[in-house]
Amino acid sequence: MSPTLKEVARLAGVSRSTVSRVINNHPHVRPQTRERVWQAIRKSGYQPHAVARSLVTNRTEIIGMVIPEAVTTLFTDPFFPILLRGATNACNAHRYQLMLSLFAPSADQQERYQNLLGNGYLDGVIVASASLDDSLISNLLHDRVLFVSVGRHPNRQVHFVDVDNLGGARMAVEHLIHLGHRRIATITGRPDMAAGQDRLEGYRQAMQAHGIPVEERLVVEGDFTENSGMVGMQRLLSASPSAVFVASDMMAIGALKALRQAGWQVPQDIALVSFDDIPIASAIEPALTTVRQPIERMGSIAVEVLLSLVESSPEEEAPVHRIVLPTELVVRASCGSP
Amino acid sequence: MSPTLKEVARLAGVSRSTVSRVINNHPHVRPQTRERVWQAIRKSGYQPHAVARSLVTNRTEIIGMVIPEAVTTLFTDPFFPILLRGATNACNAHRYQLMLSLFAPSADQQERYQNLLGNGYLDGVIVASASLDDSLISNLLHDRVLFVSVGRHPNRQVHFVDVDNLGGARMAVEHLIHLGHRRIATITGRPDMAAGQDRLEGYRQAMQAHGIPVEERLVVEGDFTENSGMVGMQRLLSASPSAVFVASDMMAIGALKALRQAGWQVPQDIALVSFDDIPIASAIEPALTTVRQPIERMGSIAVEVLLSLVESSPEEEAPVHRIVLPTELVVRASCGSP
DNA sequence: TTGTAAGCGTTATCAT
DNA sequence: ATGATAACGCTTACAA
Repeated sequence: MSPTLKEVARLAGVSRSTVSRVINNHPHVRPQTRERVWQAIRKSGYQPHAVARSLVTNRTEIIGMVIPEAVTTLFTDPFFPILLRGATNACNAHRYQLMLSLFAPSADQQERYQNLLGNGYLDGVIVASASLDDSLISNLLHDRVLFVSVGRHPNRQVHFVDVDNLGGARMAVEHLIHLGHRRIATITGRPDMAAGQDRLEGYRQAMQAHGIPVEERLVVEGDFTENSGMVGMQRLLSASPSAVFVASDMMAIGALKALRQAGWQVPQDIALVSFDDIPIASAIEPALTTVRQPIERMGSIAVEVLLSLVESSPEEEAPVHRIVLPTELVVRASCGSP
Repeated sequence: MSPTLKEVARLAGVSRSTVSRVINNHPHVRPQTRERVWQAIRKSGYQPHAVARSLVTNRTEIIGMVIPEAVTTLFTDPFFPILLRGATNACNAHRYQLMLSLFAPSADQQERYQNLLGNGYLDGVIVASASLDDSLISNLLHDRVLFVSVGRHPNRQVHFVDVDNLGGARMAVEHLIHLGHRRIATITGRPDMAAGQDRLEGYRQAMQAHGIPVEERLVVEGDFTENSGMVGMQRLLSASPSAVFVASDMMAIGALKALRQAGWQVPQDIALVSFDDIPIASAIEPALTTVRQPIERMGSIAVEVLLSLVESSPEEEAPVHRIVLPTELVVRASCGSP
């Protein structure tokens, strides 16, 4: 077995407390002793046992990333990988570890929830893209678990990091309007998610701001997946819009497929603008005009906020963080800009 | 604070040991007592404290997924997300947790390695797509950490799960040969990774088996990224191959971009076959003919193997697992099959 | 400045 | 079948 404090103490000819002090950089240790202890540590290859330490400090330096499993299909969407990268980077910088949990709103959800959150292994949790009516958030609030949501949440006690979905969508649609389009359709995201709602609202606001009435058959519902984009576009064809705001790049890829099958050219016959700017958006033909959101930053900021909560004193009622990052329109070929 | 064993014991009028026995389903507890204890547990909302338990059992029921950071760019490639999904699903099924670590071969690598593996938080580790000359694997072996590699490793002590990269590549190239091609080029994967080497070897074997000499300027090196596919294709143009075996779908997407820019039509002017069958492969134009590998299964099998190691008795020298899953050619438009 | 000892919440051994 | 009690490896008063 690996050496313990006791071993090191023996080697250095001091007590365990002194070794502990050295390791935790406490003051009040004579430099000489400190040095002897370090030598013993190096010599023995001692490593503090994190589990034992956690038992007394009540901190594990592990945070969880919870992804509602309903959303698991979206793993084909680079959103999560990129978010994850941002989060792990921030964790690394703070020497925290990241535990990943896919969560199903299923039979054993309750048990897994208890198991994960109640067992004392996590100092806090990042909740990614929960459905707005997911009970997860209210459970976390009720159980006083420290957490940060990626994506806004209406409850005023919830700390969150989000991007300006509404503004981004409005910007995208206004771009189409400025290009002269008026029959502008939209394929929405999941209506139970904040991003889905906000992007739709951005569409409506842009239309309204320019006095263009929204024809309801120009609004079809998607769920962020490629397939829903294809199906949505097929349903839209008969309404013959001249442009479409698609609420995600993956759905835009599906929409392109439907358009090709129908023999429509993009952007000649119909203009497309979407949302996300995932890496593939610039690689396909035609390259997508899309709203770029800083996914990786959202991941790292979520972690930073969470750690600030974790490391603040227990009940010093910190202000609620509600952070909204800006988005940016990236103009490429699919919208037919000159 | 949440209730402890002591509380429950008091409530049920028994000792802590008895409560512990009930929780861990030990026999030799009178049904009557057992029932009383359960009532006390439910009443108090008691949850075992995993950290305390781990301290004595020496098991955390957490495993790590280590991804060498060099490979982090590949996060834009759906390979890792899908692998991750397979792994987390298997973990869920066994009530284990998954800890994610991106690992840089950088200045602090040594420290982070120590920190992660030495601190007693992990029962075992999955190593994903390590470079063959990464010191990580030898470190793990040296430190007797239980681990399973995703992707083969030459060391005979290493447990691994891989797919039949060689056979898949050979199949792909033979398909091109059967279509009548002889000037077949290849854009390789990273030569320091098993998948890169094996797919190249499969290409060579197929060519040789059909008596077609390999012209070395028809072999250009890539690194699995879309950009390297684009650059590789550009370099290949002057050699005017009639077909290309591209070692990954993401690179094929880059290659398509280069071909479009050069005004070549796929598959009319040049045929393309690639590897992976990531979701986007079927969504783009032209749909990619590609070798499908069971990524998600690889992830879950890796976990299953690891857990079997974790749960086997300490030194019962288990046989080394070297699992190779089959691949399958998915014929679509890009190869020009009739 | 350093050591002693209590405790963190479990499991496991040994009595009873 | 149940209860004391000693670990597990660490941190942290408190004493010296």
